Amino acid sequence: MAAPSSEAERQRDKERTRADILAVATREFADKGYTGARVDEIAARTSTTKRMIYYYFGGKEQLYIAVLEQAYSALRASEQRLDVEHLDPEDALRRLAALTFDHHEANPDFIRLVSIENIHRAEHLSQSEILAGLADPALGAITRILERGRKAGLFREDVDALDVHMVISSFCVFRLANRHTFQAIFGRDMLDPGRREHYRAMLGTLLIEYLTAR
Amino acid sequence: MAAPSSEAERQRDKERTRADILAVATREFADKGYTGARVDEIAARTSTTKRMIYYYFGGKEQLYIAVLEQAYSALRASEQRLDVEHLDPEDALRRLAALTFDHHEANPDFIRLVSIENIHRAEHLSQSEILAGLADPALGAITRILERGRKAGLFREDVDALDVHMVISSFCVFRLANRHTFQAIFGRDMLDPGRREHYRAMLGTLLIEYLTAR
DNA sequence: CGATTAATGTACGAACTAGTACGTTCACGG
DNA sequence: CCGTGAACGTACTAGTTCGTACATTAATCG
Repeated sequence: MAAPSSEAERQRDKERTRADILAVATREFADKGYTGARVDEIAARTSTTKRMIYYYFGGKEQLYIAVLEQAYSALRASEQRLDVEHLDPEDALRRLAALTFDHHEANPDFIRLVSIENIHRAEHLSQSEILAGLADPALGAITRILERGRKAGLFREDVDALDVHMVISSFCVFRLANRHTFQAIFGRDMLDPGRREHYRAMLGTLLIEYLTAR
Repeated sequence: MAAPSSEAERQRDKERTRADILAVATREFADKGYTGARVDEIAARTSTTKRMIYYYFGGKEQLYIAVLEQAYSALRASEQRLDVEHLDPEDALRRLAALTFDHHEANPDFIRLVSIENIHRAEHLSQSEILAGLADPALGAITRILERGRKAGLFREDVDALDVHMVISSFCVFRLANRHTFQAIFGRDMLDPGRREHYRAMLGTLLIEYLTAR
């Protein structure tokens, strides 16, 4: 039994402990918000103790920043895999919008973290050296699609990639982020599976009709 | 000096004290969130004491619910004043979208309260007997515009008033609610006065092009 | 004008919460 | 196989925060 180094039976594992804390913290922060989250609660749901949170991360705020960094990095990684360059501009945009739609729906915790961070005026996000100013891969894709569409004389000229990204994001984010008050007031669940396809297609058409308007 | 009843020189004034607390609480909750808001802080900025918060509202949670009720009521009152029935369907919708756009921009605190309430899964909003299920006047207006537009053969049939309301809201809400992370990541301030008219017009065109698509 | 009640102010407590001092155990190199 | 430092656990503290007991003052009505 020389070196169990990278094996699973290790009892002390820096990486494992860190990852465990981070995963639990992500759920707690997304669930309760930054102020509402409890360090003791995170520790309790971890297989380790509160001492380790301070040992590895330094404090509640730094742990929260680490959670944000990991969440954004995961999103970027997933976006980098989207491949729409081979499609014609219209289909490419429809595809990209649908993928964003799916991605948001599959990651409600991320949306909640973004909402929470906005309530705090992005003061933690701005502190992160990793994230501040790190460009979004989706934006590059939109830029290239718009360029191709304009060259082909299909798309209007008075909108840039960020504008398009904003329309897509607002639609997808609103559907998840404001679901609860919307449901409470209008009685409609925007996440109802029966209406999913309607909304998914609607976003694509909304964009295309706007961009290709006479 | 018989009865100074409804005069301003009164020292003890139920209405005045209540309204004062509510106004200060609105700012504190919108600023810090429900969990982040401090009852002592609200009391300190009031012209009265913490004792009065408990005397008039009962507790932190009930005060927060009262804040929500007042904020929503103010919105409804303002929406009820919008008059677009005399315009043709296209102009009416453009007008309504622009007014919603303006209204959101003018009430950032309300947007923040809604975001905060959604983080809490609308658990407080649902508790309010006044608000739960109270319909939005804007929705009635949209319903009538769509009806007229369809009768005139202008608008598509596969969208209802709530869908349209959702597109308008998501655009206007996102611009304010997600301003900070958007700014931190993309470096663009969605509230920049120089881009205001662009966005305002964009929303109207987005809706019309979609609704009038061939 | 005296008494009753509504409205207000002060001081305090019990529970919670982020963070830490201090002690312990395990892995690994020599 | 032993010493050293990294990884981990326990118990505690200082400060905060919601809520309340108790005292007090102003309005109102008979």
